[in-house]
Amino acid sequence: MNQNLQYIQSLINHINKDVTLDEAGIEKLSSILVFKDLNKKEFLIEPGQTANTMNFIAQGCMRSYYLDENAQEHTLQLGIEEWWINDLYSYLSRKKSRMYVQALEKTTLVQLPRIVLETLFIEVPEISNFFRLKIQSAYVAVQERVIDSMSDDAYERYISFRKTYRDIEQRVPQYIIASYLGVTPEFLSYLRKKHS
Amino acid sequence: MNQNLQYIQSLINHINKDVTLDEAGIEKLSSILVFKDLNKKEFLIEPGQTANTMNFIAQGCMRSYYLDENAQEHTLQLGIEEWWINDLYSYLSRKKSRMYVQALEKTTLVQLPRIVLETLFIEVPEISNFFRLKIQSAYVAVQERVIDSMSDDAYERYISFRKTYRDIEQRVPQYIIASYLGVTPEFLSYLRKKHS
DNA sequence: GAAAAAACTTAAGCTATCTTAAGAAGCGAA
DNA sequence: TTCGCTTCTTAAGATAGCTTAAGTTTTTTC
Repeated sequence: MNQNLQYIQSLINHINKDVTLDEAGIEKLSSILVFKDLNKKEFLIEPGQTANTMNFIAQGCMRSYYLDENAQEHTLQLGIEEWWINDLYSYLSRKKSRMYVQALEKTTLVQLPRIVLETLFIEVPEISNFFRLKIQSAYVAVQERVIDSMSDDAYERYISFRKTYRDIEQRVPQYIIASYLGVTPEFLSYLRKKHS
Repeated sequence: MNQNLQYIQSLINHINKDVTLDEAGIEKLSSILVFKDLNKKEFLIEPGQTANTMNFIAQGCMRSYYLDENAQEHTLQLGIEEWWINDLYSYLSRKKSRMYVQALEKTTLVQLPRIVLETLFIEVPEISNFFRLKIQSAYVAVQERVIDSMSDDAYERYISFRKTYRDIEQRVPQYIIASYLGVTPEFLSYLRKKHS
């Protein structure tokens, strides 16, 4: 039983939720995929590197975060199976990343290298459409976060985090959730107790 | 002297900073432009409407904002001459906007309606590239804002606002700047005094 | 399965920011 | 030029969220 074939199938199903790939498209897509395994705590990207793949999580759990001037961690993105993870800024602008992209569990990624992906966009426009939609929803998600950070207090943000990341909450340490919400771990602990 | 010709020229110069338009491209672009005048405080978009143009500010000053559950205003974007203003979420997703997009001064916009713009993308790929770059930098700007809101206190955000919006700061009331920074007008006033 | 490391909780004291309220200043329209 | 409306300031009291520090629980490693 080839595990990788299952991962490819999972990627194709995922893409087919938004666009319709024909057999030829599936064939071409499959031919460019790269598999990458990461151990727990291993980094996919570190500051100074440039993101040059799109990364689909086939198995495992990842996050992206950065360190501020006081060496505080701030988590920007979390993902598990069938989510995408990247420093989209670095990937799109081709500039060096300021982020860490890290595995929180033993993880397998299905990667699409930018150079071949861009050729594929011409041959299989559905795939181009798919990624346009993805980038659009990345924009929407990050704008949503700006809005929430201005309208909601920490507890409200925690509740809406639990809605958005229902399946992820159980799999990541609480101090990472705190660093996503923009509060200290102590304060998140306090909030959970207060409202329980 | 045709004022509108000047505005078209300004748009073309602006686009030419990022891509190279040939004569035919300029011609085609010019043919789809629509001019729109707004009085001070007039709305371009209100909640429930759908954004279906890209809007280049030829003259004047605009902002986008939304109201939270407590009817507090939160400013998301500000712009003056040669900036773009929109609810990009609504424009891209074609869903109803939750935003107000409003003129802060008497303003003239040069508008590019989505339907003809998308046809133009096929005929003049440079224009498609230009807007891809714009959407990319919109993403980067919003992500920057998430990062700043987590790393910086209100005074640091105010300082970096003044850098980013140097020419805009003088033209908009302070309570709008406060609503952009995510603080009360009283607190911004206090910060300005304290550090002066 | 014990020891070490990582994550979580609790609590006290502190700081940033908000709320409310009132007055001052600036600006636009008649 | 004045009146009315909008914006800005000041200040006192309240609250959300932070810091530090210590102790507890859970997870990882050998």
